[in-house]
Amino acid sequence: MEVGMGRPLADDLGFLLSRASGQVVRVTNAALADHGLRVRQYSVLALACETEDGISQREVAAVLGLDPSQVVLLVDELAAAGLVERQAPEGDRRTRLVVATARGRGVREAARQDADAAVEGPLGLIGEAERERLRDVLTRIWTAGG
Amino acid sequence: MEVGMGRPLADDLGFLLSRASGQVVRVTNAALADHGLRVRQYSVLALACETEDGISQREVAAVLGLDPSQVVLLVDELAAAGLVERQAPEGDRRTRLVVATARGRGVREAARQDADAAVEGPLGLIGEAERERLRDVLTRIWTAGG
DNA sequence: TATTGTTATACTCTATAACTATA
DNA sequence: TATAGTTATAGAGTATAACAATA
Repeated sequence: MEVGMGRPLADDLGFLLSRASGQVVRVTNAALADHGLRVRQYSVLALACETEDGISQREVAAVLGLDPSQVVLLVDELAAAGLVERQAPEGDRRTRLVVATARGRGVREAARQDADAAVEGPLGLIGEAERERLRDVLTRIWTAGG
Repeated sequence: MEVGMGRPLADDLGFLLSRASGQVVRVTNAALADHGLRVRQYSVLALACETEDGISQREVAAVLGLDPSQVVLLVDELAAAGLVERQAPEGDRRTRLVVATARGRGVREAARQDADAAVEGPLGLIGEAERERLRDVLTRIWTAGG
């Protein structure tokens, strides 16, 4: 009975996922450098820009899949650059809302354009229908959790 | 003229890719810890196991998307654990072939089983046909390059 | 007691440059 | 001159634990 090699690494979804992710993050970081951002900071800024009144650091951590202690440092940097502000909400004084400044919103849009353009390197050959399926699958993977 | 928010971060393929990747890498690392491995070491070992005569460090770097200098350290660790050996090929004395030991091949198979089981947490809801499509898309993203 | 944010620390991963030995 | 491997270093990302303020 022949003993095969088993499924090769090139068919391992975990491997393919992390390799493609590394690729995309790499080109995105290069594009964001012109705006003084990296993907993690950019993601926090993007979330802050999606609401008028701000988003709590805890929510940011949950959406991005980061530890809350990491979010503190990311918000510190964005705040130092004048792209977001920490504000206190009405009811709960434990919470700090991350609110995008006008300048932050401008930077987010400019950065988005450059990031989108850069990512067309790796994603250029993928059609829109396929991208939509990819979004769906990746969202379900995230939702399923660990 | 209404100024919208633009496409939200949750629809950004780069973001979704890195978040799902982080998720899968996290659970895989946890599973590999029982075997004294992490994903990067495991990937190098897996490649070495796919050939009888070994694979050059340069090839490993190219396939995994790592810098050759990182591969040196990964191979150092695997060799110290007795899972691979560096061997000199016939013709070119610059090249070092990474060859899996018998023990390395055993560990690779045991680790594969635990890693595959662990990754069913995030991937459990994805059917086989969809996984195949996902493999195809992720491979094309990699091939397209930066 | 539980939750939000914060500080601190250690470890892993990534990026770069410079060097050697062979070709 | 070019290629494979190696060494070294700095910076970014990840994982934990402990703590203060508030609920």
